Amino acid sequence: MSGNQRPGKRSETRRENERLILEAAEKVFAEAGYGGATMQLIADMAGLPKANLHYYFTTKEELYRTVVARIFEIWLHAAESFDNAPSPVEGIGAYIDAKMEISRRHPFGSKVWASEVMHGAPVIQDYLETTLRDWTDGRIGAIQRWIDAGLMDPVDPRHLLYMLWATTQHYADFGHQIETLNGGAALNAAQWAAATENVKRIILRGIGAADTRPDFAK
Amino acid sequence: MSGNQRPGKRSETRRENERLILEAAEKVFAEAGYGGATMQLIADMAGLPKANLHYYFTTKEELYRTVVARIFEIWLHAAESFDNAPSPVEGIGAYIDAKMEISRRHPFGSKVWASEVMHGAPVIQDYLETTLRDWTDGRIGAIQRWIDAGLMDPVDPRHLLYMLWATTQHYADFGHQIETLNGGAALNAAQWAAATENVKRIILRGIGAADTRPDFAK
DNA sequence: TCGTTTTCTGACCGTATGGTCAAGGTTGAG
DNA sequence: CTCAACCTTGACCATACGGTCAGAAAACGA
Repeated sequence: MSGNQRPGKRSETRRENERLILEAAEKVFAEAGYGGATMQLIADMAGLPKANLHYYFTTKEELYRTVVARIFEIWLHAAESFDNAPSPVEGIGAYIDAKMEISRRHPFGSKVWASEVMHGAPVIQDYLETTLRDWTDGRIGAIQRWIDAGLMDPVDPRHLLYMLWATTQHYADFGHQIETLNGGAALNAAQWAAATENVKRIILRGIGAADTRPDFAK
Repeated sequence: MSGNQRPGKRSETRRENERLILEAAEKVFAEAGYGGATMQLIADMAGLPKANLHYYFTTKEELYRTVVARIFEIWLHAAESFDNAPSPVEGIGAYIDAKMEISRRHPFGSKVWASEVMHGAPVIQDYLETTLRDWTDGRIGAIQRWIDAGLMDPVDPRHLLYMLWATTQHYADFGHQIETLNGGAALNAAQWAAATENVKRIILRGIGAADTRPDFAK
């Protein structure tokens, strides 16, 4: 028991401070954009002096890259919901659930990602061309197999994926607009559930994958 | 006939330069964000000296406000497609057509709008609370009437609108990602048409508004 | 306690940016 | 031609920003 299995005060401090900084940075980058964000603002939000940020992250760009990489990890994790599903209802349904949950729990991350892509993906272009492309191709194959098996209509799998991304991420990226149209209040739990159900219902029915009962049976 | 019906060289110069500046500004704001955009960059892109920009637009913020206002005008115009439609297929179909066309022809404007909303709408909050809210409420009423008339399924009209916005604007805002997944090339005319058809098909079928023939009749 | 490593931070620096200004150029009416 | 209104622009300024650094402070092992 003599080994220091505990992280030790040293590295624990580092971990904790990096967490503080990354959390603050994610928020500031999301709300002000890369160009509008300042190290001072991030430092204030993290409750640390500016020079301390440069101790943990040499440059603003390195800090930004780390933030974006973290977001991509979350995205990849959600993407797994798609796998090993026997049918579109399960696979796409679970994927919508997962992505709506991310929009709800990580709105800042979603905005940073959107901003990054909108500005031409200067930092994560390689991710797009490798990981994202591979994942997309794989999912297109899975959807095509569902189509071939008659489990859903012959829609273009690629555009279906875009639709899934668009609809779910919209609730994070345009959250402010949605809040405003909701009387200035954030969506509550019931409203989030309703939103998720609506997305699932329209898309699954739209691709002919919903339950096959005709309307009058509902 | 003695009146100077022609704009005159004076105001024509003004109009032309303002157009040049606004066009360049829209592009730069879209690609770099408000914070990342510089007056120098906009000036270079417009082919004018920086000081000239400040002659026509006193501050960067005023220039930005003007850009955003112009985009909102375009948006409002497209919104008219919704009106006077007898059924969801015509109304929503035309709206999707119009919004997809905007995404194609004004991708920079769409990105500026997205960026503005993502950052909390510091400039157009009043638009959101007045014009947009009124328009939304009106459309919700129209959709509800279609539902009551049995022309479509009883989906939540509000979330349906969000879905329409999300799916169409996605093709502009995330155009870079789509291009990358398209092998690095922009969508061609056929691909744009396919995208539009897919969106219309899935959504209209998803809300039970597509033609009522059963699958086997297709 | 001592020496080493890691963490912290105020003060500082070079640069880029938004914005100003004064002087000069251009245009069109009378 | 003359004059006033409008347009153009290089040079300039104050500020804010990303980044640096020296040295203090804290943590740790021996």
